[in-house]
Amino acid sequence: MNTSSSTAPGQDKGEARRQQVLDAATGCFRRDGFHGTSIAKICKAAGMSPGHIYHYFDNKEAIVQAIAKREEQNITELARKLQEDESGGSLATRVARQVADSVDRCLDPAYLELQLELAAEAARNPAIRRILRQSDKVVTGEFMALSERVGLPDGMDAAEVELRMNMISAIFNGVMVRGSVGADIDRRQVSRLVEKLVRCLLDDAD
Amino acid sequence: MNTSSSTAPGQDKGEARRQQVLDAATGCFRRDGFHGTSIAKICKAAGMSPGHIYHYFDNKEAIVQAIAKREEQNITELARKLQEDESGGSLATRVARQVADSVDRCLDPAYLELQLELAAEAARNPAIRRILRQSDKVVTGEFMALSERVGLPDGMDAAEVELRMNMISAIFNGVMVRGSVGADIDRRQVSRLVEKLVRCLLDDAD
Amino acid sequence: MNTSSSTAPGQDKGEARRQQVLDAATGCFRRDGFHGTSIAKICKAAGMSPGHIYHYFDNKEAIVQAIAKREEQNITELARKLQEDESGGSLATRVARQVADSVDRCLDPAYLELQLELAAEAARNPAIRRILRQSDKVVTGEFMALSERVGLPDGMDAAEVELRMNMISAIFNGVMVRGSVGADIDRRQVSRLVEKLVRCLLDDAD
Amino acid sequence: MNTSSSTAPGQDKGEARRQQVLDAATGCFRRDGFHGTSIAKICKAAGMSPGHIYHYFDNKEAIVQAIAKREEQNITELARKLQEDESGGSLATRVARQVADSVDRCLDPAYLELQLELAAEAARNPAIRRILRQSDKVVTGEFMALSERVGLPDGMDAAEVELRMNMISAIFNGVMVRGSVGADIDRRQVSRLVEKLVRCLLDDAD
DNA sequence: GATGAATGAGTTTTCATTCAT
DNA sequence: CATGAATGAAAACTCATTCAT
Repeated sequence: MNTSSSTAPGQDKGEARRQQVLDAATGCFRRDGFHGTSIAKICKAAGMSPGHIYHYFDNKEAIVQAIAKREEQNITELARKLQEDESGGSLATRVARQVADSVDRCLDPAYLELQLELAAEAARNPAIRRILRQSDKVVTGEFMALSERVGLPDGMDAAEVELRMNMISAIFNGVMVRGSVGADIDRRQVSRLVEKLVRCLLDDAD
Repeated sequence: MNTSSSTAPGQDKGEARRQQVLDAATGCFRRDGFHGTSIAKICKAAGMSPGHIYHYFDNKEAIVQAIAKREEQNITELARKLQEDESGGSLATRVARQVADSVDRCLDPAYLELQLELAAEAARNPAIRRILRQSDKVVTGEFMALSERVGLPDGMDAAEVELRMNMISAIFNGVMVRGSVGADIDRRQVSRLVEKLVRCLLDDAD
Repeated sequence: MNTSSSTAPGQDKGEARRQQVLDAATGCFRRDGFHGTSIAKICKAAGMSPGHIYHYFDNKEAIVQAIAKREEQNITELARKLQEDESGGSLATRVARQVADSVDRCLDPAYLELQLELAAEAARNPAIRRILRQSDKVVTGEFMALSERVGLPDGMDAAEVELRMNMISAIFNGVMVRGSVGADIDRRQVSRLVEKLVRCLLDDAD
Repeated sequence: MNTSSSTAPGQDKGEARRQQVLDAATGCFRRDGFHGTSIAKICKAAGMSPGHIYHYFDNKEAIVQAIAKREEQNITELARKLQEDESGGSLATRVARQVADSVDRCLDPAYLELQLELAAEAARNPAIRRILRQSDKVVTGEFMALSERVGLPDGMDAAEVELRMNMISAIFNGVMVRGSVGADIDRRQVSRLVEKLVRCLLDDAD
């Protein structure tokens, strides 16, 4: 993973430490939320002293922001998977192929708890909102690049495709919320309906 | 001093005080989240001493729960509006008729901020989760009652309709999340697409 | 006890209320100590509102003092029992006859908990100390009156008898402390030894 | 780094801090009792911030318990003094030799105030009761060891000696209580009588 | 006499953050 | 780089007491 250990030995170790903190904090935030997680808990989870953590992060907020940024990469990775999918087909077909996996992810507590925490935080914390919006833009960009590569659906212009892509994002977000509130959710049934909606949005121009 | 005391002299005043606390707390929670809101803030907002607030609520959690319960009434009201709609039409038509209003509501910061806070809390607070699920059940019940009254869509049984209703709920939830993160959202366009999805789910059995 | 109920109707009711508070408070103090007992608890136990309790007592301290005073009567009653004992015998014999009962009382949690609480409070609260000393004086007075009536033990003057009486009190107090700390205490064995000590103190002048 | 750290570098300082808190708290408890002493008072007395005190003790109760445990060492020291007394003599003689010192100690306000507070607390706080009982067991053990070494008094078995030892403890406890309540106590006279009682208990088998 | 709503200072405890080592 | 002792403001909650009714 780290080929340049000889060139920048200290920086790499520092980065590793940062990630160590972020990993620990992510786990804590998941379990207890941002406000339910004290620096002390993160210290224990990361096996690091508070003083040392403050060497890498200005304050708790900075840790939250770093985690929000890291999630971005997570999401763009998904977009890239879509790009790299070589099985071919129309835009609708390609997106539909990812639905089951994405639904699974949206219903995974470990994912959903952090995402909801972030969304709620974004609703009132401008810094977090800005970060999440940036992620959003990146993802939308990837999607639009894909749609241009495989061809816009019949009868839609780029703006319309973007709107519909956003609606698809919304649907996944909605599945996530239901995952937190809903009791017994049948993943297969949800995937089936989401797939249907994706086709409806991307195959049917009117 | 009090002409309407005939019904319930002291109890009414007590209930009014409770609502006063709940109103104040709702505002605070919206702005700062549950965990960012101290009892002291609520006191100031409600113009009431901490001791007095604790006279009406056992603890902070009880305030959160009371607010979650109050939201239920908010939501079931919507379901009832659907039931009372006398303009007729199929299930899809009736639901579609409410879409614009519902989208508006989902994008209203005052609504969305609290709902996201509740959803995030539900992800790790079982008591809140239980309350939200209860609301959910009530709403689903209303919807199913309506669908039986106006007739199930062709080719679907009650279970399938329930699944699709839940998906519609998810879509609204998703719109809400986008509302918190997304920058510039065109309500009209969103409504148009949601309406399309509603018709797709309730008119098209396959 | 109260023959003039017709002359002072309100005062009697007031006195009854006072006793009602004192009874309730005694129970609470026993269970939770003075400082672990809130006025609210006493209110609930007495079935009376805080405002009303403050009508009868200036403050919490006044309740504690009233209870301390009431205990005095409890103790002097014992002294009187000793006075009224018509079975005859020397001072030692008469006192020894009460030992078993007194030991039982000292080991009764309901008695001991309150007494220890009072003793601890007396150690730092001068008002309580004064009250307890007053009780002490009364009891000592009764004892001395008795000893003069039945005759001082051979070879002792009044001062010496008083010293020894105080030592007997100390022994009972000590049994009480052991009752609070000690695990398994055999009342019969304790009574036997206390009786022996009483005889040693009152029969043996050297 | 630290030349005097040869034995235990940071641990010693930590232990010193703990003792500093315990010393400060002991003073406060003596003056105001456990429940009349706030953490804030202890902070001021110890010259330490609340956060720091909680670094060493989980909560206020833990401080009380630590003090109760520390008293044990105080008491067992006395028992050991008895063991180490090389002046010889029977059990009664040896114990009698310590009476004056012990009475002095029991009448020392600094000692008595804390002991009574502990006894009162033990009456309703099981954790404290357990600690005090443990101290008791240790002391009894020392006494019994001594009595076996110097020989059981004529006509008594070990069980009887133990009972009488407990009674002697009770007498000292009783002196302590009188010390808190009683006004003018003549230490010399008290010692004389206690000595007489000790001889009565340990020299006279019947 | 009697209630209980109302207060606000006080309680224990937590926590983000700093700093000497 | 790394520690963890130390801080002090703020959190949730309690409670003796008052007062309008």
